[in-house]
Formats: sequence, structure tokens, C-alpha cells
Amino acid sequence: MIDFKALETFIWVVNLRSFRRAAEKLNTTQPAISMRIAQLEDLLGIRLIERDRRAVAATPKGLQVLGYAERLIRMRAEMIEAVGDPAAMRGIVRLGVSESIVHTWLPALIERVNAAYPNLELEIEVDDSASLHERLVSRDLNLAFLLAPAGYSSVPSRPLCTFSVAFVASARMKLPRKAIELNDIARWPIVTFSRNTQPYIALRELFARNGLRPIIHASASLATVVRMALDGIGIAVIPPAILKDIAPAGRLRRLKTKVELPRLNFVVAWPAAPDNPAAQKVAEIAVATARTATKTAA
Amino acid sequence: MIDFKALETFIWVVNLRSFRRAAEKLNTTQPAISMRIAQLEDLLGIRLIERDRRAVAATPKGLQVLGYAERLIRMRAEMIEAVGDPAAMRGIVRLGVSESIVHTWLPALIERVNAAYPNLELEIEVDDSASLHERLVSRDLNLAFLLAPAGYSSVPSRPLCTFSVAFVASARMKLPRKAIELNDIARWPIVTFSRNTQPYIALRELFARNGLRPIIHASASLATVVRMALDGIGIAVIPPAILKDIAPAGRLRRLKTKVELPRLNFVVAWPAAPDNPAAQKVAEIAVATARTATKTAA
DNA sequence: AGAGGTTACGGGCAGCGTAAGGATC
DNA sequence: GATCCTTACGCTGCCCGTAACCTCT
Repeated sequence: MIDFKALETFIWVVNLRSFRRAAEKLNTTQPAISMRIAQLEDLLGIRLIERDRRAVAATPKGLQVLGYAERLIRMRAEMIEAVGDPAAMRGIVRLGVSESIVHTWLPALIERVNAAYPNLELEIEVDDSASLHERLVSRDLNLAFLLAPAGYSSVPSRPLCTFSVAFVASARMKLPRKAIELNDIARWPIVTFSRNTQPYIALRELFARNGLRPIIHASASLATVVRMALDGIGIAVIPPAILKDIAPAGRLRRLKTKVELPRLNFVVAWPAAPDNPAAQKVAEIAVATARTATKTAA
Repeated sequence: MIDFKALETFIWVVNLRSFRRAAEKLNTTQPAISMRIAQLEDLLGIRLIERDRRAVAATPKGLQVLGYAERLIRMRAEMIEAVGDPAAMRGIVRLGVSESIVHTWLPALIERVNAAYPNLELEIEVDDSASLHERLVSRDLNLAFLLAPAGYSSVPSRPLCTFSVAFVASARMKLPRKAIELNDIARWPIVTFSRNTQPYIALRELFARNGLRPIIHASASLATVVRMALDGIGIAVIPPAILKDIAPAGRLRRLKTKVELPRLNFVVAWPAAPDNPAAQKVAEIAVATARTATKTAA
């Protein structure tokens, strides 16, 4: 008889327009996909997928079946959601995270997810927002916390939190206590996020607009940025919210200034097509966690 | 992951209130049922069935799951119905039939079912209506064509056709050509359906109301009834519609009489709970076949 | 020739049936 | 002790992965 596995396979073959990609997605081999589709077609007695070279696409009846299949899969998920014990939610959610979040509320999130779904495994990947976005699109990740993309994005998302960004320097550097101007700052090396990031670009433009072109040390690792600031190598441009996690108290000072730095707006995003249902749950917890965590901090 | 087999098993365990009976129904062993239910409960992380001695019943959450399960199974059937090739409809329908129907439009029905669903197997059981009704209730049959039960019935049904009933005798018996009275008929032995049938009872009452008590030979086999009539043993009380199937043309004559014999009202009936979807299709074809077949005959 | 789907074939494991075990009347 | 569900265990058949094959650009 027709089973869910065959329907799920069919959905992915149609959505990804490829047997091979569906196999990757479902962690199996391509012949297995061929077999499942062939069997489904046999059970229904009709052709569901047209395999012309250069186009794997659903037949008209295949599209009908696709509708049913999606409803069936959704209804099953709904059932599990409605009556299932959270402890029965098993599996792995691959979670991509921007480093700023690692150093703020990620531990709180992990704790909450563990409490709500004790058998759910989180696999956390830290990367910059651009890479995270790509990895969502290619379905390497089930969920990601990243900077809101500037333009249009093919992945759905919800806002999470915003962090202010500030100039921060070692107390040892003897910088003036009173408000400091941009050209004074530019005398020092600047230490911040890596080159391909939104804040880096914004910062370089800010200086350029004022005719300045300071040395900017970029690092993909926030911990390294903070380390460099602590060592007095330069002035860091980072969200102060991360400091209490990675900097010894009082060793770094936020500089007073009138200069406006753009805030970092984080969102939670997920792949477009139906995917891991657990990921949706984690997303909900993330929204709640980010809200409470950034109400106290800033 | 939860699959249809587990859901179907759950539905039957709840409906039949027994693991053992569900096993019989699903043609498997009782431990297999135990295992499927245990696994379903494990996947959902909740208890679905309370196994007290003297009561196997769904828990409250179990009832919720039952609702989902039934909708899922129904939706899958709907999908197959909507897009499936009829040739893909495989399986067996156990069909209970009253003998009168065997001798009228049953062959036409079989032909039509074969044309519509070439891979569907019909298993035909001939029995009297009372037995057929019981066997439907006990789910020994997927479908039955029987006399409309007098009172309330626990099985759903739809009307099929009605047959007139007449007095029929061998031409050799030299009975008067003109209309014959009941007391004249009662001088001969009567040959008809067996004792526990509706027509037999109606016939005996008819005679009794007129103070008559003729010899009534009862036979479970209509062919035998006709044989006896042909041999001149007595006057048969049967639906004339069957004659052209089992009696040589012209050897039996319908007697003219003013006596009103109750008609036989046949219905198609099926078990209450969701069952073989093919049976529903056969029922539809039966309704159509009975209509056209009895438009010409009577 | 290389990308992508199908066919062939051997192996692993889920799920089955048999049989024994426990609970409850 | 009878009935009915559960647990134990060996086995079978299905499905998967590897590999060879086919087809089309």
C-alpha cells in the first residue's frame, strides 16, 4: 500500500526537480528514490513524473497527487503536534548562527529547547550571515539566526532582536573620557567583523563619507576581535551586548561619541519548502528567547 | 516515522475493541498488532489504548488520534480514487448474494466489475438474507445483496431492485387457465424458499389468514425449487424473473390469480465501519446494474 | 565524456510468526 | 484454568547501497 515515505519522496523530487537532489535531501541514494517513485507510480497505475532529459517535472496527475501528498504529510505533522508528547520529538535540527548571537542568548535558547524537547538534538554551525543565507537556500541548514538581508530574500524569516553597535577600547589605551569624534577614532586601527559582512561595509562607508580611511583589521571570530581590543591593538566596533560573555569585566570601555553606527537587526530564517517540523518549534522558542534576553541587555 | 499501517491497525483495534480481533481482521497475528500499537504509542510518546482486563479502549488522546487516523486513511483513499488507474485497484471483495440475484443480474454485475476494475477479484458467497446480514455484521463479508431487513438494521444499505413473486407450475400439471383462487392452490404442495426466509414466512401467513395450511416444501436452493416445480411435485412460489436463467423456456407457467404476494425488495448493504474501498465501488456498480437489469425484466 | 536516471544484485534489518510468559477474571 | 495482551527469538522478505548500464547533451 502507498505509504508516507513514498509521498514524501515524491514531494521532494518534484520540489527539487531532480532524483539525485531528492536523494541527497533524504539521506539516501538515487536508486532508492527511483525505486520509491516507480513503486508509487505502479500502485497508482499512472505516470507521476516526466523524466525528459533536462526536465524532471510532475505530470498533470502528478500535480494532483502532489496536492494530496502535501495535505497528508501536513495532517500527520498536525496530529503529532496536537497529541504528541514533546519528548517524542526526536531528530536533529541543523542551526546556523551568527557569532554575536552565540555570545548573547544562544546558551539560553539551547537550555530552553532542551527543556521543551529533551530528545531533540541541535547541531550548531557558526558562520557569517551571507554564508548562512546561502546554506539555507541550499538546505544545508534547517534554521538560521542571521542579519536581516538587505534586499529581497527567497527564504521566509521573522525578526528576532536588534543589537546596538559601539566603539569599544581597552581601558589601558587612555582614550579621552569625553565624547570622541570620528576623525580621532580613525587615528587608531579599527578592529571589527570580517570584510564580507554588513557591519564592516557600513563602517568603511561611514569613514569614507567623512574622508577617512583608517586601518581596519577584520576577523571572522568575534572572540579574536575582542582579544585584539583587550591587547590594545585598536578600537573595536562590536555590539556591546556580547562583552559580558567574552571580555573580563571592566577591561573594555565603551567610548562616548555622537557618531551613529547602524544597529544589527537579526532575524530567524528557514528554507522555503516544507522541512523539519522541529525547526519551526525551535524558531518559535528563539523568537521568545531573543525577546526576553534583549529586554534586559541591549 | 508513523505510517499508514500503524494508523489502520489502531483504527481496527479501537473499533473492534480487541487486539486479537484486529489481528484476524488484518490477516496477521496478535503479537504483530501489539507491536504496531506499541510502536505507534512510542512514536507519539503517549498512551493510546487502555488495556484493562475487560476493556480495550482508546484513551482521550487516543480518540483524538483516531480522528486524525480516519481522516488520513480516507484522504489517501480519496487520492487513489481521484487519480488512480482503475487497473491499479487490486484486491478481493467478498460478496454475499441472495440466490434470486445470482439467477438474474449477478452475471451482468461480474462482467461490469471486471471491465471497470480488471484486477479486482470477487469472491461470491450465496446464502439466505438472514445469514448474509449476520455475516456483514461480523465482517465476514465486504458487501451483500439481500432482502431489505424488516426492522432496524445496524448496517447501512441502499435499495437495489424489487422482484414480483408469483405462483408457477409445470405446464404438465393441467391447472386451469383462468384465474385461480388461494384455496385451489392450497390443494397442491407448495414449493418455495427455505423456512427461515422472509417470503416463506409471508406465504405461510397468507395461507393461515385464509384458514389454509398446505404442505410447503422449502429448499435453500432456488434451482431445486424450480426442479421440483418442473417435476410436477407442486406449485412454486418464486420470482418469475429467475426463470429464464434456470428453467427451460415454456415448461413452467405463471398461474393467473388475484392473490397478492408481497414483492421482494433487495438492497445492497455493507459493514458499518470503514472497510474495503473497492466494495463501495462494487456497490455503486450493483445499483446501476440492478436498475438497468430490472427495467427490462420484472 | 559526463550528468542523471534505470537495472542488477548482494546484504542488513525491520517486522513477522511461533512459542513462552504474565495478568486478570 | 481460560482468555487476552506482552515478551522473546529466529527467520524471511523487503528495501537499501554498490555498481554496472543506458540515454541524452
